[in-house]
Amino acid sequence: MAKITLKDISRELNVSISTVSKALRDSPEISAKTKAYIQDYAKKYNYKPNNIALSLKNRRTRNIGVIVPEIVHHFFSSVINGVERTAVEYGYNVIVCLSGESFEKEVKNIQLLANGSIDGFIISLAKETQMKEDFSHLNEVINQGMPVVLVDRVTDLVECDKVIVDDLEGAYKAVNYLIKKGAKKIALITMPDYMNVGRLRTQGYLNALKDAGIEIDPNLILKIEDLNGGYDKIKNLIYSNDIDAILAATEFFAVTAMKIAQSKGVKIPDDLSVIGFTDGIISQCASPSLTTLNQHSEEIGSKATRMLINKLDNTGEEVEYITHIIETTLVHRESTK
Amino acid sequence: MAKITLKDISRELNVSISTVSKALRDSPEISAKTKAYIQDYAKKYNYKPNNIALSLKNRRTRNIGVIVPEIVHHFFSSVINGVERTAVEYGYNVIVCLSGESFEKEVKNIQLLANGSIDGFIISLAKETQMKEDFSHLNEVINQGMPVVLVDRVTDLVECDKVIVDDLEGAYKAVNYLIKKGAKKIALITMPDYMNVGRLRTQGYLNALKDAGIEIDPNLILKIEDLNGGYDKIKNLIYSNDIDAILAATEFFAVTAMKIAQSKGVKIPDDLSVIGFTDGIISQCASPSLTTLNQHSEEIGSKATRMLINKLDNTGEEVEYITHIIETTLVHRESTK
DNA sequence: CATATTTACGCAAACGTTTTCGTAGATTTT
DNA sequence: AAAATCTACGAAAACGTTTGCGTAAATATG
Repeated sequence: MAKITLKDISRELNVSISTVSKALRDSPEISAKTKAYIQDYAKKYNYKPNNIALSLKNRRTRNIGVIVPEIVHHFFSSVINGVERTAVEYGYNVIVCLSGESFEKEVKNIQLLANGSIDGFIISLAKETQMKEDFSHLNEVINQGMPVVLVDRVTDLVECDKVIVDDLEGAYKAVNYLIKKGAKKIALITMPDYMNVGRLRTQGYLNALKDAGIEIDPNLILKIEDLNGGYDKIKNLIYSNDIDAILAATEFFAVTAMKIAQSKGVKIPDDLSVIGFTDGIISQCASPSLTTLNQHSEEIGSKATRMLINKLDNTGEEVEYITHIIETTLVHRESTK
Repeated sequence: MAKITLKDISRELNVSISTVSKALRDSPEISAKTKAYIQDYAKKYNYKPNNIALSLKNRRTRNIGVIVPEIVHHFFSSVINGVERTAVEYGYNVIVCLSGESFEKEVKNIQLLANGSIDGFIISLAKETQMKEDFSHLNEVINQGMPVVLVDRVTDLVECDKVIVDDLEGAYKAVNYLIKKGAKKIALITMPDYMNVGRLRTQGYLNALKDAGIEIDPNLILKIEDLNGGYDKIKNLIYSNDIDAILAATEFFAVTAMKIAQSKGVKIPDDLSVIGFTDGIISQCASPSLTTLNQHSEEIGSKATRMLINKLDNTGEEVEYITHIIETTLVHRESTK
């Protein structure tokens, strides 16, 4: 009933373990008759080699460790989706760990998985880690020779492969679009600067305004810590200023802003245009549906996986780290003119 | 630079491997002096035992295999969230595989992981598997002694622990509420009967109508295959019938229905009340926000994990399978009176 | 028919652990 | 001082594989 091993077969068939192993791997060392004999038996009892034993022997697990801050979040679950699909394509499994935005959990997860459980990492940094700017746990595993690919939430202080979204260009593109459609007072709802994605989106916003000769109003820039909150701050922004467009760094911020504006009687997109980052289900379900910057999150995961597996398959070569930049796409819906 | 092993330490310190192992596990067999000596060295070079070797030795991996149809989906990502949080609590890792609703992928994933990679499964069945009613792959691993917990998408044809939502009662409760608020023509947008969740929700709907003495109109019952589609069918339902309430089996169906109704000029909740299953972000972001049946998905994952680990820790005991039922909670928002 | 070659298999090491058992040498007991 | 007991360590097996090498027996060669 339980799983059968080479040893079981060898005992039952009165041959040596190595003969069984070779027969099952179709080695020319074994006679055709014996092979058939052993293979039949193995098939009958559904023999499958034990992955753990193979991992130990080969010193590779064919497991990829993925560490993300959250999973109940369109962007990250899409990234994982991309990772998983690509991983299975190459015969890898995916071990998912969540940091919950906590530095400590991120460190613990990495150290746990690094002890032989996986061959390489795909990581999106916790907020806390980005704030602390302590990346020693990452540099440690990299020094031990374990390949790491950072995605989206990255840092310059770790040298490794990276896949990032062109946040600056995306924000620039979005703001520029709003300006072209006649917006003059454009607000930005984003994340704190210590997060690279927040910083870059802010920069793109500023650049676009500057290039258009629009003066920057600091009151129109909102930096929110809690990615699922900020209701009061957004309400305050909308009620205290006479804005005609908003660029939001997440779809949640965008929808929150829309609902607040609507309850104030503002018509979207006539009186107010809204664009949000992340092209998720929220954007499609919102009323009006939300114009977004698609970050191609699944492709991010897929690309990161291919980069990681490339490193895993080509060990010993001179290491050269690549940062792959994924362009955003502006998806037009009802929240903009 | 690379990971250090017991053998490395033993060579460097001129003691045997077993002495090193014992010293690091603080065995009384080793003298205090030698222990300190070895422990210092191990700490200095950051020795950590290799998980794979431990797994092979102990014949347990401390990995849990999770197989779900999709991950970019509030319900399933929440379940995984619950699994992960509880798993780490007990020192387990989570290996996530996606079936993509495909029978073949589900079988492949299970067989792959079952060869030693994990200690037990948490599975939500693929649509295709439920349609085919072929569960031999599940019964096979269970027969091999591997604990399995089925969640949400379950079947009576497999004997194992299960965690399910009280879909029947939930649907009954929701419809009953709609009736109490004056609804007479209540539509149901659900999934095909071969899915246990679809079947049960339909049954709850029917029971509630029957108990209230309302005649059942088959035209008001819509069974949709594609969980992310059904636009045309829903549109047809809304335009061809004069309904005053809808119970939808997913929040996506609910929001789609709301948008179609709104574009027709119907006022929600005045002219039409809507309740959806799954209390996700979509429900909060919709306008009006959606009244839902919270399925406590994270708790489902957490409970399933505890049941699984309980089985893992108490092997050898007489097996007794439990089906744990999680009650839904009606969350009142703007889409109902 | 003696020698050389091939065939077909088994032995043993290795991957990195843990743990049981054996045993020199030190210490205690009578 | 001889015997008994500890102390502190090492050897080896085990988990389940793969694989290089050694080698009888079978076959081919001269």
